[in-house]
Amino acid sequence: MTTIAYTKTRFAPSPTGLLHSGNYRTAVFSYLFARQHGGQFVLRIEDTDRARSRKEYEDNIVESLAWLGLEYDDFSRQSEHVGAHRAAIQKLVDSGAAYVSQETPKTPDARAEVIRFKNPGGVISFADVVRGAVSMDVSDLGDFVIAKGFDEPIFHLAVVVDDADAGITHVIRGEDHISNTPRQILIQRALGLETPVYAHLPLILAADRSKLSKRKGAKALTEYREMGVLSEAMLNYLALLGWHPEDDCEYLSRADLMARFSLDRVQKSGAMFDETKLFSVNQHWMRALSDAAYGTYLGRGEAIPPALLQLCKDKAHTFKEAQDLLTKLNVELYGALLPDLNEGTLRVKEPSDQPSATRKHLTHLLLLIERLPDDVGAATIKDVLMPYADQEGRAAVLWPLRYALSHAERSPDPFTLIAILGKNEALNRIHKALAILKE
RNA sequence: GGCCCCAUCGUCUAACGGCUAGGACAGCGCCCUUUCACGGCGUAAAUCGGGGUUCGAUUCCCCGUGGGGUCACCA
Repeated sequence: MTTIAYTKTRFAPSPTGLLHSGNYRTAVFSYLFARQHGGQFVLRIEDTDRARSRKEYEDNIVESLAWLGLEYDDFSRQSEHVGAHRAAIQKLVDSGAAYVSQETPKTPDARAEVIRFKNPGGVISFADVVRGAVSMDVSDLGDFVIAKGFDEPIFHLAVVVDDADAGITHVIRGEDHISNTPRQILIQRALGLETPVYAHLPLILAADRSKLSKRKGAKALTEYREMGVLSEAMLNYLALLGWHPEDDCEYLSRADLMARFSLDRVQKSGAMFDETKLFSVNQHWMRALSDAAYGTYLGRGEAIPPALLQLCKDKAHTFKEAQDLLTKLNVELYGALLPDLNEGTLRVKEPSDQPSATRKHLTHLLLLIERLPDDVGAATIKDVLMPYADQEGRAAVLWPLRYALSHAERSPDPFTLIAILGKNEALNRIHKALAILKE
C-alpha cells in the first residue's frame, strides 16, 4: 500500500502594487518545495479587492515569475471563483456557522449588512513546518467578517475555499499571515474542509529590521532585472534569505537549489535584505557567463571587443554598471573631455638621473607597437611589450605609455588600452605625447 | 496595549548537548602591481541578560530584556 504523495503549493499575491523581493522569496520557496516533491505549483491572483487591484500589477507578477523561471501549472484569479465563494458563504449561513449581520456603517463605504462568522471560541493549534506547534486563543477575534455580501467574500473566506478547491496541500507564506491562520482553520472546519500543511516563512526585513515594504524603499523585483541583475543570481540570493544549505557553498544554480532546498532548514528569524550581497552574487553569475552571453546582456552584441568585455567582467556587479563603465570609458577615451597631456604627469615615474628616459621608452614602444599585427588582443600586446618594460623598469615604461594613451592618471592597463583604441590611434597618441616632451 | 513569533560577527548564516564557535558579503591590512580595479593572503568582528538541567550548554527548560508581526467591511 502506498499513499499517493501528492504535493501542491501556490503563490497567491494580490495585484495591488508592485511586489518586492520579499514577496517573491515566498514564491521561490513554494516553487522549489513543490517541484522537488514532483508536485505542482500554481499562481492565483488575489483580486477580491476590486477597488485596489490593477491589471498592470498582475502583468508585473506574471512577468517577474517568468523572469525568475518559476513556471506554474495553473493560473487563476480569485475573482473567477465567486461562484464557489458564494456557495461556501451560503453553506455557512445555512448551517448557522455564519450569519448576516445588520450594523451601522463606521466608514462611508462600509455596508449596512455584512456576513460574520460565528466564532465558537477556544484554542486553535496547528503544526507549522517552520515554527513547530503554534496555538492561539481565537475567542478575542470576535465574530469576524467573512464577506461584505454573498458575492463579495473577504480574504479569509476566499483563501480557504480556493486553496481547498485547488487541492493545495502546503500553504507556504510569510509570517505576517501566522495570526490569520487560526481563523482560516475555523472556516475550514465549519466548511468540513481539510487543513493544509502550513509553513510560515520568516519575514524579509528592511534596514531598520521592520518588514520590507515599498514604503521602506524596497525595489520592485523587476527593477533589479532592469538594473542588469541576472535571474539566476536573484534566485540564488532569494533562496539564501532564510535558508542555507548544509555546507558553506553559497553559489547555487537553479539545479543546485532544486536538489538541495528543504523546508527543514528554513530559518525562524527574519532576514535583512542586503543589496550589496545580492550584487556580489550577481557578479559571480555574470562572470560565469560566456563572452557571447555576456555581450548579449550588455545589449551590444558581438561589437564589443574582448578587452572591454574582460574589463566589465573584472569590475561590474550588474549589467547596468557594466554599461555605465563602457560609456564612461568611451567618453574618457574619445570624448571632448579628453584632457590635455601634462608633461609633468607624463614624466612622473621618470628616474631623476635619466632625464630623457621617457622619450627613449616611448620611442621604443612606438617601434614595438608598429610591428604588432592589427587587431591583436591585450594578452598578446602584453607579451610583446612586457619584456622591454621588465628590462627598463615597469613604472618608467608603462606609466608614460598608459598616460599617453588615456590622458588619465587612472585607467585600464596600457595593453587593454591599445586593444581598445586600435594600433593606429595608439601610435597617434604616443606621437602626441612625444611632441610635448621637452627633453 | 492584547495575542503570536523570534534572538550567533555590521549583514546572511554554520555548528547529533562535546574540537580554538566555521563560512560568505561588507570593513580593514598586506602582497601583486604602471594607475584604478581584479586576484591572492591575512585580520578584526558574534552566541542578549539571569537562573536552572547536565560531567559539559550556542544548542534543552524558565524568567527577564530586546526586536518583529498582527489585531479591517485589505490581502
